[in-house]
Amino acid sequence: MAESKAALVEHYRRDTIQGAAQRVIARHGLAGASMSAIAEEAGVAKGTLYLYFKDRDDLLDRAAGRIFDDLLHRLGGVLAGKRPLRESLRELVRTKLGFFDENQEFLRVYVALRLGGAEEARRHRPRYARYLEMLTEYLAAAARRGEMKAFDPARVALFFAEGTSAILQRRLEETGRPREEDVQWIVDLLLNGLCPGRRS
Amino acid sequence: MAESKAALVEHYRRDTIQGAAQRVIARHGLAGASMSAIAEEAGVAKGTLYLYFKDRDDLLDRAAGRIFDDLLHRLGGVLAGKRPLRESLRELVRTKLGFFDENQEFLRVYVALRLGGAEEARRHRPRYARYLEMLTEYLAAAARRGEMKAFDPARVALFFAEGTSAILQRRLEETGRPREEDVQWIVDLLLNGLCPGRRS
Amino acid sequence: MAESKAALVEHYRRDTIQGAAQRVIARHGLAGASMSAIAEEAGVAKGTLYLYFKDRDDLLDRAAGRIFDDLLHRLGGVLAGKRPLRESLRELVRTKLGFFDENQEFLRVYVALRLGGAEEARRHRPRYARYLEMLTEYLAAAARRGEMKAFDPARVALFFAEGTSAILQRRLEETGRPREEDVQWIVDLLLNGLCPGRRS
Amino acid sequence: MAESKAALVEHYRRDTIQGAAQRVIARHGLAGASMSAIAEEAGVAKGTLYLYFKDRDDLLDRAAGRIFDDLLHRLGGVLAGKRPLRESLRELVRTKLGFFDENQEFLRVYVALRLGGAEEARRHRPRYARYLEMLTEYLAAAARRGEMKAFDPARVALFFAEGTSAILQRRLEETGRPREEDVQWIVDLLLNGLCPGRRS
DNA sequence: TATGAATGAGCATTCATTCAT
DNA sequence: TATGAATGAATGCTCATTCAT
Repeated sequence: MAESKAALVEHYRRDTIQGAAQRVIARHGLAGASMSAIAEEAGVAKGTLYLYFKDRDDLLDRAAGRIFDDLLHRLGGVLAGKRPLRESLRELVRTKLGFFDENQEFLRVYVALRLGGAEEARRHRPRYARYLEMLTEYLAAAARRGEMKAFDPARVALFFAEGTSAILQRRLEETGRPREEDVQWIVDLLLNGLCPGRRS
Repeated sequence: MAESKAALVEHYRRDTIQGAAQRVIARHGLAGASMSAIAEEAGVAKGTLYLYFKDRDDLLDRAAGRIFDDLLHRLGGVLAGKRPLRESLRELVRTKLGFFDENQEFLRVYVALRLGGAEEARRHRPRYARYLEMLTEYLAAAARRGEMKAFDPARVALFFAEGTSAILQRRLEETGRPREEDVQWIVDLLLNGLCPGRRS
Repeated sequence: MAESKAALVEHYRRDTIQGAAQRVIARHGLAGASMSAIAEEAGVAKGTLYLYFKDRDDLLDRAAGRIFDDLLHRLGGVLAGKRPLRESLRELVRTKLGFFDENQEFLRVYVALRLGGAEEARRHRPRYARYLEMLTEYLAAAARRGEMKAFDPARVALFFAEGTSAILQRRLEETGRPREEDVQWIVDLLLNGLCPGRRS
Repeated sequence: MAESKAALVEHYRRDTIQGAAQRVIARHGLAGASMSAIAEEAGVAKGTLYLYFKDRDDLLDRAAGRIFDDLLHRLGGVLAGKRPLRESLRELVRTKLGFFDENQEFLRVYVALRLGGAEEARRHRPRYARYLEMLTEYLAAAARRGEMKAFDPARVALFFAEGTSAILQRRLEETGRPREEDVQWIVDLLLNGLCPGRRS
């Protein structure tokens, strides 16, 4: 149990530092997140960072990854629901928008990542890819159920994910925009398209 | 005409350097594009860069800007055609995909820019914003003509632009994917949505 | 007292670096004093300089300022003595000459400053001006007491200060010249002039 | 005679460039006088400078030297007059002050030199030394004639020269100060000292 | 002879990383 | 375990100098 206590402390420290890193990334972007700033934000010495993380890349990677993991977990839950396409999509968009509306700071991290330097972006591709895979699989199933046309589900997933993220990011610059409004038109657009004369 | 020759050389040099800058940006991202690396890539001395560009910002801006300007010009031409929505969208996607299929290196720069560090991204936002404005205006007109539902055209423009860019980027990793195929489903998705039972 | 130890080390480091800076200034002049050279002279890395001084200006200012401040303090003490003109002048010259005889390295810095680049010189003018003001004020008082002719005291102060500094500088190139000898003739020249037939 | 013509052109060019250098030195100080600026001021290309001068040091040296040579020549003329001490000193100060009052730009060069970086200053010492030697010799003669007390003439010369130059420099910052006024008090101070009750 | 584009060593400054305490 | 002073490689930029024209 002494082990366990030490592990707990270790875990707590890592958490503290990752949180600090996220806030610094949110404020200054990935490239601008210096180890000094993170250490100060975490209230520890610069050297301490290297006790818990191999180097700057490692720390930033893990800090950035947490956000993806969390989001992924929630979205995975939605997709696992196996509900009809319209419901699932609606819930998916609602969850994604809600996730960031709840915590704008997280959105800034997410955006910093989406927009992060080419190098960093590449490193997080796997995580993002997993999300796309889940979405793709769901869409494929929907297509098999006849709820969706025979589009390439991987491509639709990508188109949808990026389009939604763009809206997400736009919402960051506005304030007070009702979330449900965006949920509605995105789903409507996706399901019925721009052409008039189709029921939502 | 002696003037003209000097001007030609000057233009050629600027081009060489901007090209080198684009390649470095493509490889290392905007933030990682150092003057040393660009000079080496261009096969000139560091100091030479400053004969043709005021400073790093200037060089990167112009190198990055070229791609936007060119693309913008082409897309602007399509939108100015005032053709029906379906035709315009099809041509728009076709032009955008074609633009980058023709020159994959440019796509890499474009992606590096879309994903560029927060700071740099901000600088190019105006250029991107202009594109979105043009697209927004076109969609608004289409809505007035009754060709499009009463979605917020600015939001649809953003969703469409980013969704398409994502596909663009994906195409970079594949090879030999027929362009027209992507053009078709994107337009179909956009106009008619995912739900089956609608004519394309 | 743990505090005190850190402060002591800090103070020692600053001192070491300022000393190194003074030696480099003495050798290469203000304009020629590069941070690299100072770091090497101080036996620390370049980066270390920036732990103790904001930037080059800050370091050079403080290194240069020390010498003025010290000298000023001593000369101020002499002038505050309010003794008769002859005594004060004698003590003034004696102090000034003594100050530099004691520490020739300081003299070299002082000279480098007097001869410093236009820009740098300007920065230290205020300090030098304060010294001249003190001297001017003293001479004005002497004039009011009838101990001095109605010369413009500011001009006499300047003439005297620069003339003396020139002698100072000359002494640097000689060795073993008795200080008192220079003190005597300078004061005699100043009080009674070159013309013979006047008592010293 | 073809030779002579070439030599004339050569001489003219050197002159043009030296003049330009003097003006740039006057404006930006010795350290701030860049080859680019001098070339532009002279209306020639940078490369041309190197046809007439070995390097930057050479050009700056010679440009700076001219001013000394000119002044020296004039002061030498005064001292060669072999007039009584009072007259000679008066004329000396008058000439020196006049020389610079006539051409303030020259004064700025002179000051830039007096205050020039340690390295540059050292290089002009010989020229300055020659002036001091002339003055010293004159004072020694005056002493032998009984017109001056037995001060070390070299030291008096130095003290006098630097004191006067300081006044010179101060005059640069004022305007409209009558020259003769400064001539009078300097000579009076030098000959009769500060103590009251002595005839001027 | 004259040019000025090109060079690259040098500068001040920053910051990820190390290590003696 | 935690510290933070110290490091030095790397950055953007300047400018004296060279050399093909």
